[in-house]
Amino acid sequence: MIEISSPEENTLLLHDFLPYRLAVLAKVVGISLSKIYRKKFGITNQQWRVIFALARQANCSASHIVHHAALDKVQVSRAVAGLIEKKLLERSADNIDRRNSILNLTIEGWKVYDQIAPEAVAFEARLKGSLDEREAAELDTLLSKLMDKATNL
Amino acid sequence: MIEISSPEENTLLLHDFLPYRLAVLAKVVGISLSKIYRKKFGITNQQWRVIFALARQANCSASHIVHHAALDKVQVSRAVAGLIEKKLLERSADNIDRRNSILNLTIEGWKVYDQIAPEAVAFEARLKGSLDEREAAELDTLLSKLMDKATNL
DNA sequence: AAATAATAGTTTCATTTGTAACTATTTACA
DNA sequence: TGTAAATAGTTACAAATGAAACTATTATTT
Repeated sequence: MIEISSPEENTLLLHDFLPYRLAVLAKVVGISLSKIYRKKFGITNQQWRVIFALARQANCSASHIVHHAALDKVQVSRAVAGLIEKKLLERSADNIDRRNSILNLTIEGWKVYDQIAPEAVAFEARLKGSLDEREAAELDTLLSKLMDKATNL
Repeated sequence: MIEISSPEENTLLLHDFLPYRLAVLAKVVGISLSKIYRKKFGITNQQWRVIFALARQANCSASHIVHHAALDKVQVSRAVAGLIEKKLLERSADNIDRRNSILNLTIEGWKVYDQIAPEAVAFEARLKGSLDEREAAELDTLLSKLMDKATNL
């Protein structure tokens, strides 16, 4: 390859560009994490988030999950359908407002959650493994600040 | 909604889970950024990364871009095809190794880059707007550490 | 009460993406 | 030299995704 670089001071460095770094990091982390539940349970990333949300908050509606799992309603609808088919989740009717569905993990669903959750926690711990306590706290703060900015640009 | 929460101490909080936070942040930032080049130029995220990489390093092959833009060879192939069609990029033959292509931005391609790049830089500055100098440096360090770990799990 | 708007969720269809197989060319080595 | 392995890049097909239209139900307005 013939190298005819553009003048350095004028050009952006992709590697230093924050949106790029975030995208690459999130992707690498996401792929790595998904190996925990994809191969063993055939669960997608979105399905995992739905399980995650339902483990935290039982008896909730799909739209509750929309707001708490950063998925849109189509994604939730599809993830829920898939989980019902796998018998990890069940849907019952809300007789007070019949537009709502009431979602819950099944016994099987909880079993899956109980197997995945500790591995996910361990994964996160490994990921943070090279950070000391101060750095971990700082990361927390910085991500919050960025998230705040990003949603109010 | 009827709230029957699971015992708090046993359940993960999706909002605090690092892989989740990274995924959501990267997505929000990415969507926000893409508005700069998507609407005005009809350029995709991957095409933008290819332009970005080529602005930094002219006369390089597709596989060079693969390594420097965190895209796989199929993504690069498609992005390059799209950019050639838009006449923002041109491909010539490498007579030393005829498997390689030699890629370069066209005049038009440079014009597009010159319009987008300052906006991208300004976007990044806004995103980092709430961080002071120390925090920005810390963010840099932390992202590097995480990236390092994530690629060596 | 009837008409209209809003909400919850699903379905459809077009686009994007990922995986694997493929062509073309070059390198390694027996 | 000839055959196998490796590399660069493209194509084809299946799966995932996004946007918009759709159904069903509830809330609001007049």
